[in-house]
Amino acid sequence: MYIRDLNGCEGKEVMLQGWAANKRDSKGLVFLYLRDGTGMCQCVVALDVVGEEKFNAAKKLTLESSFSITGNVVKDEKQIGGFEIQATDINVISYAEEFPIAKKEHGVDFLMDHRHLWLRSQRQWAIMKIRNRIIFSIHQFFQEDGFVEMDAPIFTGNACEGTSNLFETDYYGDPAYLSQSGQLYGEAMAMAMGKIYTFGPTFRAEKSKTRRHLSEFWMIEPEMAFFDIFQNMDLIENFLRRVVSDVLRDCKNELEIIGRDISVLEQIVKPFPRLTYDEAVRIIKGEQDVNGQNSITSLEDELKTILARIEEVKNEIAEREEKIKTPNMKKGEIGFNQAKIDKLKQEQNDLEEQSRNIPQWLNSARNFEYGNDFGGSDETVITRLFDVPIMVYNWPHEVKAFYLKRDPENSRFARGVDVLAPEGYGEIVGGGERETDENLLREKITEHQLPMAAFEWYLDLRKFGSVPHAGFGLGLERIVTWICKLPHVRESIPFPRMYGRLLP
RNA sequence: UCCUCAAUAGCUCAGCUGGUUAGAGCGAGUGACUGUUAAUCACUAGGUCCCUGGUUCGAGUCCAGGUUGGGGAGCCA
Repeated sequence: MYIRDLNGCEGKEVMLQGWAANKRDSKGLVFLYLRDGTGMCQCVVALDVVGEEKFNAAKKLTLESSFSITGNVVKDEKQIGGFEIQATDINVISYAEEFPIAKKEHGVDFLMDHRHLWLRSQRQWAIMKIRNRIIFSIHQFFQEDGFVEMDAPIFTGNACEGTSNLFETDYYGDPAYLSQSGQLYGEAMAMAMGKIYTFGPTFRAEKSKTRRHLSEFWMIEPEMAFFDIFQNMDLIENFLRRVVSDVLRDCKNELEIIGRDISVLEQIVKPFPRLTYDEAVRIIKGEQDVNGQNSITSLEDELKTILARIEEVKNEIAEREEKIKTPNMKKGEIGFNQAKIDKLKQEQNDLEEQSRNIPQWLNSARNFEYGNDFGGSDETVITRLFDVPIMVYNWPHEVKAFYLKRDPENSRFARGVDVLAPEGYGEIVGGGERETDENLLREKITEHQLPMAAFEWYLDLRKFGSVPHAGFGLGLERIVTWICKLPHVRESIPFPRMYGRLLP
């Protein structure tokens, strides 16, 4: 029996097993919060029902101890899940040692060191459930549309987009690299199957310490024969809409647990604006407004708001610190205020960090040089102005990957498209139409100083029935992070691998 | 690689311009309380103030170098 299935069992006796997520006791009564992976349920163990031996066993339960419990299901609207178990029997499976993660704020480093235990907390549980729903949605979307899932190799002999950022391993005495992208293999497979998608791990040795980067992440790369960039954009739009609507429909509870404002996600039914690179640059530089909003002035306003909020927070901290000092204050009230102060201090730190970053972003937006690729801050600056993802296409070909098709109407541009998630998130999808001209590809490979020999097989695809084709790649963790509005990608994957972290 | 912020109890943080014996809350332990949802009460046990060197009569506090971590740039999904 699982907590998820309690609905309809009112008045019946059931047996549940799980872990103690929380406990409170008083004389003759123990309240246990049971967590079983499907939900949470409060169980009440009463001395006069279960007898002294069982009662003492329940009373001794520590946080995260495992136990099974038998009892009657009682409806209680006040409880999470709406039910309560009134125990008739309890059996302890294993007493837990003192659980390191307490019911309070913790620092990031501490939580990451205890990731294997942190995953049990409600918020992490909700995120992982949403991640699972997104993964399922991705497969459903492509499978229902006739795509064939393909597994690209993880050991590769060639670098797809340059040799930096690769993890090198020893492959029977020769260097091999961990895959950075399955795309080139996807193109080969698309020529065999028509429409394919890869779903696998990707490795980038980027010494990045930002909220957007992982060294190991999961990437989905569809590739479609006979698609141009515009059909590609249509597909991306339908795809993202599908994923978001599935999550909205099936993960209401999880979204509520993490406090996601779903009204923003509900906007995703609207069409995604499609901007050319030229337009996007004008918006970033503040030369063109969006819905009456200007990138530069709105960011300046944001900075002012943040600075004002810092003052507010400081005042509240001072107020509460003063309050704690008043004589005869109840111990519990002191603790409550202390917890509030800790939280406010955390907020103050975050705000101060932002207030240091925003001037740099403003500077970089004002001085954006036409022809460059967008940086992380440029993406933030432009996507703050939108409430749906935007698609930026037709990039200067110099800044994009070698395999992107040159725009037939203007050879300065390549037919790449980046999808930038709203609310300041930035890039979640990168893709485009592929170059079909073998000679142009050879030129580009030389230009990028890539070893031609490693790409001969890829160039073969242009010799044997070459067709227009397009595709895109999306980072699973970035989608999860955006949909959940997480402050950092590290919470979007069970065991993040990033610069400086390999354990647990 | 660069910029920037930080490191004090198991955890989250105080510790002012250097000055006796290092502070709080949470958590833990013991006891009291029959309906709690991080707000009951009392008591108890917890410290190599990240490391190395320097300045000083005196360093948790100041300086230099290092280590580790946070955020950002570059690079990217």
